[in-house]
Amino acid sequence: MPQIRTRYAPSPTGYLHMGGAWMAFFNWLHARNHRGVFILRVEDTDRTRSTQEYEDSIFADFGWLGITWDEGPDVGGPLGPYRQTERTALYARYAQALLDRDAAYPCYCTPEELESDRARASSAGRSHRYSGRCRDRMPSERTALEASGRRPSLRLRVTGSSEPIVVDDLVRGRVVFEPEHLDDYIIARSDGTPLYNFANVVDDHLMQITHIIRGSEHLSNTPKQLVMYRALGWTPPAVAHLPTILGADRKKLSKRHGDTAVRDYRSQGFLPEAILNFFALMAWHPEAEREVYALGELIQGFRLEDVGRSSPIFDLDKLTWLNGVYMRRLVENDRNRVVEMCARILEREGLLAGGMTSQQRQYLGQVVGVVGDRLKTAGDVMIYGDYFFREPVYDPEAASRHLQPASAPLLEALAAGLEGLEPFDRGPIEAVLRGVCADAGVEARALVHPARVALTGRTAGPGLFELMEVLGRERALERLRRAAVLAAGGSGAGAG
RNA sequence: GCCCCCAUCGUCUAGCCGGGCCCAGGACGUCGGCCUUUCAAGCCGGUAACGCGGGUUCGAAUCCCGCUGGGGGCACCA
Repeated sequence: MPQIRTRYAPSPTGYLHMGGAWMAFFNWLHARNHRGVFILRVEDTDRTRSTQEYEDSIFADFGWLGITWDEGPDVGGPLGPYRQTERTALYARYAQALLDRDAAYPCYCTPEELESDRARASSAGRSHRYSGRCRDRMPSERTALEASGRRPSLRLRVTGSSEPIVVDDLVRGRVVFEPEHLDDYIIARSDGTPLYNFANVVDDHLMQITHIIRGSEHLSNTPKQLVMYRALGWTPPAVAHLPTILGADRKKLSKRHGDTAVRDYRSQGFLPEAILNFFALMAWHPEAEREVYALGELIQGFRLEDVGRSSPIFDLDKLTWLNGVYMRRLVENDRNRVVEMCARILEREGLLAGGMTSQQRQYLGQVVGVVGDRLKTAGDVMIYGDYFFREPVYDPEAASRHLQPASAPLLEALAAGLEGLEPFDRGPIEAVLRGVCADAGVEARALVHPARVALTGRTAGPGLFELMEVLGRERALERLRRAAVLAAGGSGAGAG
């Protein structure tokens, strides 16, 4: 069996989004599973929408995800170039070959004429297919039209056959298309640049792609492309059309669905390994009763024919949960990585200057030590740990409930008890607090809750004693005393 | 309008090919409980689905047909 070669071919017309990354991932898995080659090809023939910035960002996002390619515009390879705008001579050669064997012909219709054809067909309730106006022009007509200044586009001769076109799809099975629903489609613009259905076929063949794995939105392109392979005398690769990932509104996932760009997930503090694991759960599911897989297991277990046919809806809740699973592991096994991720979030929020000192790094490490196991994403550090880096922002409800006059003396007493405490560690701190409560004849919770609000502004968070230890005596005392004043003043209203 | 695809809990899915082990399993979410200084985590428990109608069969989530619903495509975009 020849080496398996797959590809993902993005257009640099936007940031990499989750749907595209998912599709690329399955191509990548298939190649890796077979110890084959995964190729990244840039389809930038639409020069009005393609930019270098987007191309760079796509590479960067794949790099972050850990989806690596063996051949591509940046790493090169034996069958390049891998950027379509650098392959124009190739397309020209095969366009000429098609012309030479009369499998393609020049079309002099203008976009305006075609548009009005379509409009007419549509208003008459008919399906619009190309009229075939230029299909059988005499050479003399062509010369005349060119003389009048018209630059022709190129159409592939598709109509004429009555044979059904059969697509044997690896995930969908056999799909049959009747030729009367196809028409002669344009393969090159009048400026000579190739269109998707042409460039794609040429590239896939020349790059020796063995498996085309793409979204089901391309299924209807497949018969057209098969006609092209036949016209060129080429053997088409195997094809597999995967379902399309849908947004919550059940429409194809796209930029309209808010955060769909891979880089948005990155900046929110998601982990690439969690995202990849999550990807494997959409339209696939390696084992029936298991959710968490190491990447190597996914590679080893991937089988194209096990991929589902119906379109999954992107479930952010589940991704978030899975990310939390990975985050908790990381807190145990690779805390520095969590520290780095949180640092980036805090920098962005202006709570931490870039280029941490080793002291800051150590402090952040302690913070992660106490809040880490409740971070589902690194972004959650703003929910559970912002007060380590700024004065607490009192939640009005929390303040009015817990900073009442009755708690003022308790907070005062706690502060006093903590004043000369050595060492300022969670154990001794707890002892002091319990002592204060015992002296006052109240339950610990009567002071724990007010103290938490005083120190963090919130009712939820890490254990009070470890939190204080990390926060340090100075700030703890200061916050406790300020809150005591606030509490004594009444309802706690106006706190903040 | 035409062509094509799809159809199991709210969501991701297992089961379907090779009918019985499925009055349908797991996970997320959600609800309740335990634990607990709060929240999270963890543990225990609950909720919730084979779209509808016909067949075939002793027996259908699984096979066949129709319907309905959803999605995609029908560019000198990819």
